[in-house]
Amino acid sequence: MSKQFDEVRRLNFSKLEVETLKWWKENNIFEKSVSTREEGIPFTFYEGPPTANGKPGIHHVLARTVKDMFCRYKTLKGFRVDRKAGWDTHGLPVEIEVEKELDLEGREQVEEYGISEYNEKCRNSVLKYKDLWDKLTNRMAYWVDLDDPYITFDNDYIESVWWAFKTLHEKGLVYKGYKIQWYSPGSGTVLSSHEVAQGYEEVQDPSIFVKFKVEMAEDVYFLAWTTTPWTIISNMALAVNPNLDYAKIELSEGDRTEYYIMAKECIDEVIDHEYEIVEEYKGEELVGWTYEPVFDYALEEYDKDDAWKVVSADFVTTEEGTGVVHTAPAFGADDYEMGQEHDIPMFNPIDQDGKFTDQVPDFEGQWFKDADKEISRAIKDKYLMYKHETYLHNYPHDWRKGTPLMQYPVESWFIRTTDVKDKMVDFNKKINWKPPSTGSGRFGTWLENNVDWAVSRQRYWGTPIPLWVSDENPEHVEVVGSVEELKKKAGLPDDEELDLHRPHIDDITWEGPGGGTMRRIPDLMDVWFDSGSMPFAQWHYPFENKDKFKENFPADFIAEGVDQTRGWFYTLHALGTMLFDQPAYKNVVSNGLVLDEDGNKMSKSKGNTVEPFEVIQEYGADTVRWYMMSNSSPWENLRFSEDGLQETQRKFFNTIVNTYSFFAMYANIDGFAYSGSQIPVSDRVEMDRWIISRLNTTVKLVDEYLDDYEPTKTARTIEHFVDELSNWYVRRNRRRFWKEGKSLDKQAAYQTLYECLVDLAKLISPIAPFLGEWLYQRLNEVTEADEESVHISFYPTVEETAIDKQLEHRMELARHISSMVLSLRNRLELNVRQPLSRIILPIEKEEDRQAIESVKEIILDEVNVKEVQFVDDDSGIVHKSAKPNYPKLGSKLGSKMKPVASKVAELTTEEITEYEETGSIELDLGEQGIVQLGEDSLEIIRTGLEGWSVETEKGLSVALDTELTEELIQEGLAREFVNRIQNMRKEADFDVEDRIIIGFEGSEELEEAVTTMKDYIKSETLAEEISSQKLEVSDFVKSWEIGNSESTISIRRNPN
RNA sequence: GGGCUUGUAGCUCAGGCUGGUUAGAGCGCACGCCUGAUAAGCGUGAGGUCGCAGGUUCAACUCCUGCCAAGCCCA
Repeated sequence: MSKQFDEVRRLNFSKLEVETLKWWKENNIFEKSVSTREEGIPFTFYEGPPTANGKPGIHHVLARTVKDMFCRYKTLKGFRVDRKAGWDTHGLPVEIEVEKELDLEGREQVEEYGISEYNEKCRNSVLKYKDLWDKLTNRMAYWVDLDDPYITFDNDYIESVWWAFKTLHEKGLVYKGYKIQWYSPGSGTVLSSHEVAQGYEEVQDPSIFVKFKVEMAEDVYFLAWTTTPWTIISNMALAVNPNLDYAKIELSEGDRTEYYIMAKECIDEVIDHEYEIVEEYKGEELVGWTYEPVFDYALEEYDKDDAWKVVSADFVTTEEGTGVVHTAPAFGADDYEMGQEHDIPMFNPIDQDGKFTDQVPDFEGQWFKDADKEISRAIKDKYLMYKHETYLHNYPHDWRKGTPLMQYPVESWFIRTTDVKDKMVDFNKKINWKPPSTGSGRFGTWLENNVDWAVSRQRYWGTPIPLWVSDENPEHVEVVGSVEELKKKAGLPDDEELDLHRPHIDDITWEGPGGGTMRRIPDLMDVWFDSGSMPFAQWHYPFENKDKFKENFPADFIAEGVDQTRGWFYTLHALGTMLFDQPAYKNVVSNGLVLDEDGNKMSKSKGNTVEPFEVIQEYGADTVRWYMMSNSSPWENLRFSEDGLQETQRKFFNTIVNTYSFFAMYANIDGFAYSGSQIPVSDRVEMDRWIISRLNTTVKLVDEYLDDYEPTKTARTIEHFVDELSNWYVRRNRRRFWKEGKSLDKQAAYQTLYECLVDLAKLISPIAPFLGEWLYQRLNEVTEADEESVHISFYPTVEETAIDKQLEHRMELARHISSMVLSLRNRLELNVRQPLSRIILPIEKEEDRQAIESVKEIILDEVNVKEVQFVDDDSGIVHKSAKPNYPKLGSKLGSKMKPVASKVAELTTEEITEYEETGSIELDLGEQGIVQLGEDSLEIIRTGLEGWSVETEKGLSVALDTELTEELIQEGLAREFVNRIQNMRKEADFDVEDRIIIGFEGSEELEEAVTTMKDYIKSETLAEEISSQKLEVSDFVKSWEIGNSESTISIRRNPN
């Protein structure tokens, strides 16, 4: 006897998964899935490194499912998919955690604590939850090589990053400049945007309108607005929008007359006095005008010619202020940029503590914010204040100290990405973005508006910038590109072990060329530089693995959250472009957020987070994975709901399991093990050919969708197939499986279902690796026809010849007609056990008739009707109605479309028949004349049938003959009888194969029916004998109502 | 404030690029059916001013403009 298929009722998915994990591990399936593809073409995937100092959340399951499924798919397609895990270990978030832990506030305290110890804490903290992450990775079946991950704090990694930095420097892309940042003079530190965002408070600030006297003109002023009077001291320019309308207005008070220039639109809002417009300008006409500085402190440092002129800026609007914008390059990011653009210097008389320096003797020592009042007074005293109000707005403050922040110029190192902007834009067009809008929109616009990359950070835990400067001659800079180079420069022994982090690296110095000492600048690299370097740094390129890198650059595929657009996606792209003159990846999937059931963002404070381990434990990882992929595209936000998980499990997973168990049960009875030769598909029945066609269509579609990185279309296409397989193919074919004997037809049925199930296992395996494996194993362990695991098997090949679109269409027709008949039965309260004589279809076209003819048996069986009858139009019972062919007629008829439509709706059956015969018809529209319609103008629908119950849908009508003959009634009764017996067999717990003997007492009518239908009943119920009296010895007796009378049935199991 | 995305049935989502006249599916709900897949399965029905307001057009869920709401990134 051959091996038996494992018969299961219900699966405990979670338990199954844990067992599968064990089996994978024991048999090295992951390793084999790569090693068996040794000769295959590499498919390169880059893992965006997570930071392991926070716990993994449910959104990571989403992101990793996307990553995993495409890697598994490509493996099935024969590619070799190496996947190295990675850890992002540097950066501010790590430091913030450690500061919290150590209860440190600000730089001073950190330095007091000691950078060495502090960084040691960071190093230990950063992989705090690594075990938990590894556990999740493993449990959810995300296959990456966890044994050999890249870690950004490793010396090797850092060395590669240094190499990159040096290369950029050699290409002339590195320079020093200023970056205007939110700075807290209260704690003496630059704040990250995250910290800034935490400190917004509503405050009342001064709002002043200052007059800037135009040079070489009497009593003419530009009027500008600011809420930070202290920055007026550093005013170096005024900005106007070249496209706006400006006006010079005249104001008189007493004997004094003044002229103000401002945007026309702002005048009424700002000016409280009577005025008169005396001249108008376009903004561009004002550009280049010069004016007198309000304060002359800056003149100590700069010539009058260097600044104090009107410049043009597109961002100037008339929504606030005057349309003339006060510009202080030292204290605003826009201002600084404008200064750069127009070569206007900045004047920064404020020290790191937020106090005025001796560059401004009158306010020296004053806290910048406190100086607002006195500076305003000084402006007033100069008669340069038009008006002074207050203004309520949100202004950022130090989130710890509560002191106001200021925009402050910080010395920074930049990478001139603007030099390669065009190339980056160009390369971006070669990348396949999912969704495309993120690539063209969010990422594309970001590239178009590219500014140089400020890579330096004034922090402690990160990759030190390998840049040494001479303390004698700051112009002399040396960039170090490797450890070896560093040792050589500093005269260190070759075998000395170095820690490349601060503070150790800062101790390494050497003598500069013209005397002086070369010291490292204290700055660290932006952590994004770290992660963007992973394509080469993960291989310690170029110091090792040159081939490995070349083979794996660029990536075929990456996937991360959409929030990485300006993060990882960008730095990979920028570094790829600058270092290797190539885009760093070819396909990128950006996934959205995981929200809670109500569409709110998940956050710890709201308490609406979903614990990934819990849901996986409860529903199984596959369920979570499948649900996430099928519910909505990963780039949409996902509303995570447990109901959705349940539905996925019930609707999809259980259906698959059920279909398999159905197969297993009968295959075991018949000893089917696919040992015989394959029956050619063309020799199988219509139903088999149909599902095989559907299978191949599905395989083809899924292949296309996966190739196009469309997880949701993939999942839904498979779901649709599973529904068809279970709810149509299996349901309609059950009889073929339990029929006695071992006919060829039965073999064909087994083979067909087996083939569908094996391919299905492969199709689902990228998304549901466990269930795919389970199904595959259950089948393959009996037939032993394929590889050891589904994950090292190969994706099904499409048999184009097996795809028969006509057949698929016919079957759809069959399902459609069946559905209409069932709807009729439902309405007429004629249950399906009662056979009816015929359905009537008003179909004229011969090819349509033939199509239905070929699926006739399926329809008749499904709806329990004896015959299909087609009726001709001339039968006199067919009603027709017509609908205009809108797309064709609309463009021709234009405004006559509407009256034509209503005329067409009124056409009689006769008129339509005439049109069908002649191919043309005239419609009288009255005043609008007569319209002639030619062929293809109307769509004809055969609707009603005189005297019958009719159902019409999608242009198809069906009538049902409800007349009952004696024969039909008897057959109905027999069916009722069979139904009762089957229920009793089950209730008595008989085995499916048990033979029985039936005895019954009932009405004469029933007796007659049973006698007539004896053979039918016997074969349906596996009865050896039926007698119209109670059995003397029986296993089970029960009374029923059959038809309208009472009947008592007894059954007994026959020992043979 | 800017860029981008989203808004269709009670819920989760298709459709929309290329406008065409009963706007689809699943879940849930109601009713019914089936029963040798049975702690499954099938059918039918109710349920929608396609976010709002204009515009283009013979015709708009679809195209255009504006607005509202939610979200992400940035300022």
